[in-house]
Amino acid sequence: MRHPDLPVPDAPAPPLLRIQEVAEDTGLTPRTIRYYEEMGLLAPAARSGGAYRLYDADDLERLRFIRGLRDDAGFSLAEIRQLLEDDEARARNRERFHATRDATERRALLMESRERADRQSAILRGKIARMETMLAGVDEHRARLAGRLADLDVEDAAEAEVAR
Amino acid sequence: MRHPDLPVPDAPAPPLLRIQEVAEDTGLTPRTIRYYEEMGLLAPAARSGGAYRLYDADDLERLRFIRGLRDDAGFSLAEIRQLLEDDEARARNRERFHATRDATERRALLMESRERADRQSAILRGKIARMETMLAGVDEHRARLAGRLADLDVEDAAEAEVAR
DNA sequence: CCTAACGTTTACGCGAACGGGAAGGTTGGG
DNA sequence: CCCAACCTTCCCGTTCGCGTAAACGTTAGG
Repeated sequence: MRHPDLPVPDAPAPPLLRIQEVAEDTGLTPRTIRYYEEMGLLAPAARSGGAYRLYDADDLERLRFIRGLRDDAGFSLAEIRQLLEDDEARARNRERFHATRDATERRALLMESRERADRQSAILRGKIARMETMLAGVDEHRARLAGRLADLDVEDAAEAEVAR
Repeated sequence: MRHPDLPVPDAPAPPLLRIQEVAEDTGLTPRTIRYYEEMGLLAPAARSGGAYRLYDADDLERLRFIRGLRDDAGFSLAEIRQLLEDDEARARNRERFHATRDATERRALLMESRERADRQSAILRGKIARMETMLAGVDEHRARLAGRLADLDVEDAAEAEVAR
């Protein structure tokens, strides 16, 4: 049986990074990170005495995910927010999860989270499928070119035959 | 042996469409189509007496391809132009292709075209690969959720055991 | 020939996604 | 305590990808 969440006596406080560090680690700019916060995509884990933004490892992961959705998948920030609002709901649910001992409610919350993850997965799969359709078109085009190249060889051979 | 490019006496002139028709067929707007022309993405097949833009079937295919690159792959118009400039070079080469009877040059032009198609294919494959990496991350997350759900069942069983 | 429907160019406008600078507060080493 | 480096908010500027309206030309039917 497990011993969940027993904090180790001197758990090394997870290092909190300032915005410039985060920018370099994620390949974004400080301006962009603040803009994403303004757009409701992420909130920094903490503030230093009400001033500097401080980010933890989860924030970095989240920012890298956002960047992937933006650069690789080509989603708009609005679409990304839709996808991430689900995650925020999950975070809120997590608090409720730890606040209750009712197993039935716990299971319900977890299953809700899994359904959200399912939806995210389905959206990505759909986009990948459409891209593969496009790729198939391009590859078909390649095949036609290869075919014409083959025809050309045949014609050459035939003409060589006639000339003989 | 084949009889290439002997024009049938009364080949039914391929119907040329005006911009509104094209817009409806492709799911774009006339404004967008003109904008794409302005950006150098495509030129209409013809003009009616120096006025109306007239499009042929190839233009429609090209526009649908552009739309796919934009919506499905999330490419910017600048990136799309890069991909299509290759196609335009292909079109120019095609004229040269029909202008020469030299088999060696013909083969060289065809192979050049195939290389361009190869590059397009590679770019799409690369983007798909990155998206699949993201998808794997999401699915792994789903798996963790499923695992916690299983743990929860185990804990429930254990507590039930203790209470007995 | 007239006209309604459709097209043309030109130009200004707009939301998204930041860039960049001004003016001032925070942090940390010497 | 001081100062350089970093951060804050506020705000204006820019590029992309079109939307929209004005003013004018083209086409096709009656």
